[in-house]
Amino acid sequence: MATSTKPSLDLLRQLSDTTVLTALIEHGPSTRAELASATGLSKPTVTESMRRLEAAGAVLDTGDRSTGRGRAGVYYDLSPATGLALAVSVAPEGIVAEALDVRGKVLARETAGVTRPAKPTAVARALSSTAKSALHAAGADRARLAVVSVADPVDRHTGRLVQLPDSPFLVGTLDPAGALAPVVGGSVVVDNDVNWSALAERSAGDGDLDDFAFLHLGEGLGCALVADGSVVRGATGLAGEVAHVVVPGPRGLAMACTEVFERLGLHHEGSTAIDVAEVVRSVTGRGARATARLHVIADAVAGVVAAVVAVSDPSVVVLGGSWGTEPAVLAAVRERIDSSPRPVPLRPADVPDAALAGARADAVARLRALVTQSPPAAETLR
Amino acid sequence: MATSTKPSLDLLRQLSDTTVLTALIEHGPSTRAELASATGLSKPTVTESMRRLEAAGAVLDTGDRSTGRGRAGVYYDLSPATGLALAVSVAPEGIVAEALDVRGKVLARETAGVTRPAKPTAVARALSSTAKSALHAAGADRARLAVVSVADPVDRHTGRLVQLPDSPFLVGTLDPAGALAPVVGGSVVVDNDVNWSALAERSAGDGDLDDFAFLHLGEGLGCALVADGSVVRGATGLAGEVAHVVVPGPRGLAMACTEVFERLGLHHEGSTAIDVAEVVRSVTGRGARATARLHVIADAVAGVVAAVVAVSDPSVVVLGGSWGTEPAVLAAVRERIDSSPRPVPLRPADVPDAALAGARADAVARLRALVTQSPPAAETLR
DNA sequence: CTCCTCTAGTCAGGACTCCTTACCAAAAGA
DNA sequence: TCTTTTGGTAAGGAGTCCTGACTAGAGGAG
Repeated sequence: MATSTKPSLDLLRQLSDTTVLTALIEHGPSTRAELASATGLSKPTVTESMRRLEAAGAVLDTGDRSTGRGRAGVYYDLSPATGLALAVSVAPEGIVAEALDVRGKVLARETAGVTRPAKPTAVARALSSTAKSALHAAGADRARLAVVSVADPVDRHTGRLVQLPDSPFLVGTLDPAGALAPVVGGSVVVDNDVNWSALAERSAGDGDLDDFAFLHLGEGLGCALVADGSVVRGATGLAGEVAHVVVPGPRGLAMACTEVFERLGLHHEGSTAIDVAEVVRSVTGRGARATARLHVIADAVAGVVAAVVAVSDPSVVVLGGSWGTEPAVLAAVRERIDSSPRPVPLRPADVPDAALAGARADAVARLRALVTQSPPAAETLR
Repeated sequence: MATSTKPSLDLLRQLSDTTVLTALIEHGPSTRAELASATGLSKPTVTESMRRLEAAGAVLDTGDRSTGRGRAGVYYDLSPATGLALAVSVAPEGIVAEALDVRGKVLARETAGVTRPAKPTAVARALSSTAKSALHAAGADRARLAVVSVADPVDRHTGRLVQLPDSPFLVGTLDPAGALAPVVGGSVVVDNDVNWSALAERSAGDGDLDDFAFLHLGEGLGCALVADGSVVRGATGLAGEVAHVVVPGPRGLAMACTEVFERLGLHHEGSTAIDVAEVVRSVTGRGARATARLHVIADAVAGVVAAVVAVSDPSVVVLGGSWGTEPAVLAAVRERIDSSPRPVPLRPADVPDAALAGARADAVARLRALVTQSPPAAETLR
């Protein structure tokens, strides 16, 4: 049973404050009268709450006195002490850091490249400095929290990267929380880019996307499962690491999915990273050999989809990643899935920069929760 | 964003009532003074709340005046209007219905057999009458809600059974909610026995069982996934229907798991139900042929485990079902899993009557929520 | 048997929160 | 300038919780 909050007048007052503050965040700069009608509270109650919030330093009089008809109201807005959140993406294409305010506005955005092979120390340095300049550009020293997307598996308890045999991108382990500690006052949330992408697809959807799977086909194979609206991360955070799922390979033999690509010679030299350019060439080619390859690849991908469907029963499987949205791949996989015992709709991903978008949404949501739930002045910037 | 509860004195009063009522449920018959110290509220506040609850018919003076030293207190307890919950299990072994009070006490228990093949109309009749007699034996006409465990896949939206090619138990579809409607006033929750079993294993565990899988090996193959403490049901409720997962079969060929059993001749005549007795004979036998069979079976089961591990990353896989707890099976599967790319701990299930236990726990939890959250008198028995 | 101790329950007063109603202040339009 | 419209404040009321003091009743010690 959850900790039953003991009823008291204190609790009631706190609830009023968070209600008013939430309305202010959603509504933008507002007068007391606007907040009263937005929250359903009475004007005197809102006035009392605003008095407390202003004393605590959470809100400010903007000085704005613009008006329609009638008396000009005093417009209040969040004070700068509300703080910022940081959303960061670490991928083979580079590092992107965004400074966000509590309304989700991107105040600043900085990027940096990474050289391959990516060494953890170099990445950590780049991560730290990119985040720092994004914050500076937004006029702040520190963020109150950060949400990080990385293109590798993440241990959900430590937040560090996990070194699997087929993690193609980073060599060695990286601790994003440690790298960001100097510029982040609060918590640092780290997760896999595929999981964030899935969440971005979910929010872009029609709202009925509560149970689905997102299959990422890029240099690596990854899958995110969304169950009842939230991402399934698993005991250690390795849910959806489907590279070793057993699929029907050439001549009907059972083999791990990666092995199929190995046998087709689609791996980069001496690595388990998939050669994306070569895959794209294969699946778009015309000759008999290209067609045969497409068949083998589609069998492998369909095998992964079938395993995911059997285990998690998604309403739809979204294909993303650098070659997951190739029409030829999609069509070939769909053909197999349609004639399987458990057909499932397939569709291509359609959110650009999905990983960062997902991380951004989560960062904003967390910052909001922090601002509205916690007593505003108790832990401002220091 | 969730619907923010508007703060008001009404809300505060309601919160007091549910706090007091929750304490009364957990603590058993109590005096006002005991409730005050249990909830942290003051004595006058508890008195006020009890006055409301008694007026609403939710609680009663028991008449008990037992005492230690000092003045004898008035002991209050829940009134009979609190109502009962029903937990029902529908399995090949028979139907079991239990009438439960809000504290989880089993007030009555009735059983009935089912004949094979199980026809939906006959099962529905037996279900209804068994539930009715359990309620009668507990002295009630109707239950406020029911939780049903069935040994077949369940559509999570309709609550009806789903007819899959390999549902071994029931023929045709069954609607437990319809069958129980005459004896249940409120909602009827229906789910797969494997899911309930998993929840039962979870509550029997050390409390750190938040992400694990339960693999049921019986006449059918089924799997339950628990992610972050709750069961993953999937879009339609078919998550964990792993009969068609592709596994390495004889001679390394990729095939669906059921097909392995088919080829070994372990299915009942003209059905896809596994012949459990024959499986047990196979895995406990001594000869070379028995050993070979054990190997093939273990490969298939290990293949399913590997797929589940890849997709959902459980902290442990619990093996249950009529032949899942066989030591020979466990040992052979464990040997394969230990040398796989993603080893995972395996252990046998150890909750007896797990499906019913899980349904029972959920029924009690739901009844509690109903009693404490909703205004007590608004929807009592009628 | 009487008095003392201990506990249950009630009463009175105070503090606080939210609400309704009324009133004042200020700005736009007639 | 007057009217209308809207923002903000003040006063009073209702309701909730709390503290502290008081009464009621039962068991035990002397």
